[in-house]
Amino acid sequence: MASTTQTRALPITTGAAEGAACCAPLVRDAVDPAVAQDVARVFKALGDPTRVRLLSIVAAHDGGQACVCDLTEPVGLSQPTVSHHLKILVDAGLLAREQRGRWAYYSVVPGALDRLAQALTETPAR
Amino acid sequence: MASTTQTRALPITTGAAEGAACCAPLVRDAVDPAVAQDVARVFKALGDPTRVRLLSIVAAHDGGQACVCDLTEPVGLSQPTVSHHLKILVDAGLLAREQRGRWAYYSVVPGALDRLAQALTETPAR
DNA sequence: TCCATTCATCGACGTTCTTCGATCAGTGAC
DNA sequence: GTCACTGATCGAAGAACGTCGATGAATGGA
Repeated sequence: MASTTQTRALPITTGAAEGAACCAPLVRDAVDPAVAQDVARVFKALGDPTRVRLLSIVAAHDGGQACVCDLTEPVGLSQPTVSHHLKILVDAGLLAREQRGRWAYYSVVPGALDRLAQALTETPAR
Repeated sequence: MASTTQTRALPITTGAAEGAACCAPLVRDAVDPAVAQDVARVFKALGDPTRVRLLSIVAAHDGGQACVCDLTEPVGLSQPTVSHHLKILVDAGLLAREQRGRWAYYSVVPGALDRLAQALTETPAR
């Protein structure tokens, strides 16, 4: 239910250093399960081609804003389906929704993708 | 079918500038559907909490390598399930697999997360 | 006041995903 | 050669997801 979408770095503290595996020991703590679920929710929102395109189309619009009627045609899906995908992107903290008269304008949340990218690059891949 | 996993930047050329929407015009081309599908496949691989944890646990191991027997206990899932998730991460280009004797060692592909992060940050969010 | 427009929600349908136990292939020790 | 061990593959069961048409709420114009 939380509208946070923190997207912290992957190798966060957990204190689950319960070692003794068969091959190689842990040199640092892995990501906490709760954090993993939080991170995965954002990635899952981007795990659908339609939503990647929607995010891109919104960003490509003038002013960085677009209403639903701008988005149904490019993706070739029905209006309820597009509305459903937009809700998922909003819940993930990637898009912001602003009602203005009869229209609902969607815009990319500033810094949301940067924070996600930071969570990726801060993972020690070595 | 391509085993590439390119993860190029989101706002790639497409030439689909077919304007005339009701609200705001496009100021640049959106992402190509084929590229969106390619990008979404990598994000979908990270869209499961178990796979985020697996990636983190592999990275947290000494030498950046871990075998399957190191991974089943921390995530609390059966060996076939863990092997299934690892295959998805390998297919997404995030993990590399190396057979050494009886053991299969998995390691994070260097630069894979960086490229993914770059694909994110190159999206014009404004 | 009435109607058209915009968009969210609901219920349903088919597909995909996650997980498991069972099984099989490959490796190394005896 | 035989056996134990590691890990991938194979169906199957249940849950989750993507999509649609139908419907409802809210807004603005005639």
